[in-house]
Amino acid sequence: MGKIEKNDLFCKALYEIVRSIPAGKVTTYGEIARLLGCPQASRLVGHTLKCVPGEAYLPCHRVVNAQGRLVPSWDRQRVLLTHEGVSFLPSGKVNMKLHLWHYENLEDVSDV
DNA sequence: CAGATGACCGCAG
DNA sequence: TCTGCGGCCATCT
Repeated sequence: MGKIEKNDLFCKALYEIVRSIPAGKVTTYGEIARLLGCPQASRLVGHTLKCVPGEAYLPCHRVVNAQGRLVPSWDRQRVLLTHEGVSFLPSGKVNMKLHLWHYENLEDVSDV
């Protein structure tokens, strides 16, 4: 069960940010944690996403660690990212240089 | 309360 | 590149 309900603020902001991640893009736990105002809560982000139900429509598969490494014990993540057009390095890591996305106000998203 | 664990981060060898 | 160490926060035992 998600006992993180206590940090619903954390969850809520986390939901909003993760939900704002466009397809083909990825972000890191630390970056999200920083946006939440807790640059050290990187672990909490991962711990929270783990607890997030699939019905939340949260593209948590677009969230990777700062090294561009994918989540262990979750091979499906690579498939999902690949399906969205995310490219990987020969090392099995995500090409952060191309897909590293950072939260914006999205006021004028005139891209694509 | 103390110790161990984890979808982490950065640095050093 | 891989491994080890310390640090951060929350949860579990």
